[in-house]
Amino acid sequence: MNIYDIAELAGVSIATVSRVVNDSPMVSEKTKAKVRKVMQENDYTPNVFARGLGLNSMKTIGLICPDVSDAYMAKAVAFLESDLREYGYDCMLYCSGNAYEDRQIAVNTILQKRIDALVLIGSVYSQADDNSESIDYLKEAARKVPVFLMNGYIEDENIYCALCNDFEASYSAVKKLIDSGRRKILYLSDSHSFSANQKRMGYEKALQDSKIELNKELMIFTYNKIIETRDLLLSRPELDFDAVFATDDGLAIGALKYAKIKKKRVPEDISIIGYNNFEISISCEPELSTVDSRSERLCKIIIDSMMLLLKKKQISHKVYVKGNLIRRSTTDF
Amino acid sequence: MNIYDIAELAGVSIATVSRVVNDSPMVSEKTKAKVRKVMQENDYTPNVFARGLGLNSMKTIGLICPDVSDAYMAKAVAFLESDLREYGYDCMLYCSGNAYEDRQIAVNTILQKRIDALVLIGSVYSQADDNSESIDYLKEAARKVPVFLMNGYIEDENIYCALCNDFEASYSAVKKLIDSGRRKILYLSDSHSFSANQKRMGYEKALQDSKIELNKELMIFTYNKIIETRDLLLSRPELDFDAVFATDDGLAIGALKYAKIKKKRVPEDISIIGYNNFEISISCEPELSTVDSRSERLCKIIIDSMMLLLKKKQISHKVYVKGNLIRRSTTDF
DNA sequence: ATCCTTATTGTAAGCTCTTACATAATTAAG
DNA sequence: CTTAATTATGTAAGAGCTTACAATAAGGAT
Repeated sequence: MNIYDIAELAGVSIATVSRVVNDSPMVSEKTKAKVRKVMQENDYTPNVFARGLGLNSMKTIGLICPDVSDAYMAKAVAFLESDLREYGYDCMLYCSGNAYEDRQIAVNTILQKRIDALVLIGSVYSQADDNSESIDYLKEAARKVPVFLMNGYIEDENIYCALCNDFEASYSAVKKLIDSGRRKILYLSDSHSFSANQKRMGYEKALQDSKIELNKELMIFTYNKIIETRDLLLSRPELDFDAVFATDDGLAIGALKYAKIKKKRVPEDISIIGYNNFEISISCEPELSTVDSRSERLCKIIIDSMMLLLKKKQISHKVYVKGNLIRRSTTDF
Repeated sequence: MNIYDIAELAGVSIATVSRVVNDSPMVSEKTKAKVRKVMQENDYTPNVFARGLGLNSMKTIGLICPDVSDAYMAKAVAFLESDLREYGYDCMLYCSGNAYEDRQIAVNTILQKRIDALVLIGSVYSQADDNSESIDYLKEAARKVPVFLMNGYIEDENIYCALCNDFEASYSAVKKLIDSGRRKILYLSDSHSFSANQKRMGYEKALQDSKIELNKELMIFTYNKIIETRDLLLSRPELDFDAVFATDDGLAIGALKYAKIKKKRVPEDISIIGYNNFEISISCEPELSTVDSRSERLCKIIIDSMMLLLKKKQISHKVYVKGNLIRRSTTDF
């Protein structure tokens, strides 16, 4: 059942059917109704491939993230997807992993599907692989299709970025720890993403402003979440700290587990702050103080911008959102 | 840059270029090399829409789940996606929500994209809406495209199901609680999915086999996870139970929170078993005993089956996997 | 060298839509 | 009741690929 069949059955030309499908105002209501009826009766749906060929678009958006099973990204994907669907777009998902090369492959692979726009969630553009070439593939991609970064930053006006001001949020979180008397603050991170770097810089600046010397020993990189972090800390008994600032709730809970095992009281002996404010942060005991990184807000901004951009409207290409510290029971201020 | 340009530049016909793209054995190695070189130099990639039109396939698989931000589904999606990619398939994601009607819309919407196969993750076919019509749309879908259910069951040999034997796993988990002396076992569920029903039946059978009368009061349905469950329990002080069997780790943790607040000891006063064995189950204190529902194994089975099926091989249409009880610290056996 | 295979390449017809342009129908104006 | 302007419809040319079938080239056997 194709457009010809419908045209025949409705006694009109294929052009008219096509116009009805696309709800063109160039068709009289009478014929519209007639054609629609025939389409319904034969439950005809236009072939997306042919449509794609003609329009050079299939109304799908590419979503790339390192790993959907990470709570932060899962939530972002869930939100983006359902919001996009309201606008009639489908989502193509690509979990790229963290490696720079894989991200590049992901972008190039997904571009071949002629998506209408691309969203990269987290972890893009790490300072670690900071040779300017490492992002050329993205700048290139941005010339073909609108590219949005969620919590990533690239200095290019064709790349649209929505970010949490992680630097400031981290700065003020760490400052709070310091003000409550902590001096030996462990920094825990599992990423070298742009966002993670901002957090690190916030941490460093807060120490610096309080004249606390930076102790590289206390800045720890850990893969994965709870268990790995707990074990890593257990394996480093020389570490001496009275607070933890983690770039993710999972890591913070790892530290909490460590504290339990070491019979340290939380928050009395060790004060802990996590990041993201997801479900897991209230699963533990005591419940975790954490920074709400406003991921839903970021998603919303991205979708709104995208829809405007796809209508050829002008939009601003760098938007910041403010992170909020949520005080719960792993801190004593 | 299209196939004509490449043909021209390489001095061959478009048919030959097409054959090279599809790696047909009907082309000499010499011309293959020549054409490939030209394709590379002009970094040509075939237009997927035109390709789709010709082949009636775009090498994409549809993934439908109620909610990717649920840990179980996120993990499944992550696993399916990366595995499918290895086989050269992309994934179209649709988060349908739990309502039956929305699921139907999801299936029909995604089918229009002419996907090569469809996977429905969890929550399909609930006993609650058990009129046989409610799954007709799926049987219909299965006639157009291979349909796979992960933890869903439909009696139709064109619908391929991979499931955890939740009935038996639940039965034996609850039996363990009973054998350890528990008599008033709270059943907590947040779903009416096929899988959830199996768990309920396992629970009921275990009680029955031990001559414990079923107390409907102790079978509680709760929306969402930790907080809602905790609050629900707090709001029902009349409830008297010495154990909890939950169909999801989040609910179990909600019960754990409740116990903490009520100053009940776990597992001494209340013994708790969760379900799924995801990260969150070790985030709490004491760590949660839970049933490992082997979701990765299920995903693997689905992908393997799908690849065989797409090659027109015969595959079995119902496959079961065994769930395992993981003993941790919320139980005393 | 001739004829028959077999391996390789090309031609052209599809696949199903969109849309610029041409034409026909309708309405408004004079 | 014309004629012009407007609105609605149709025609046909793409869009970029696949593939059946035709044609040619190459290689062997005699």
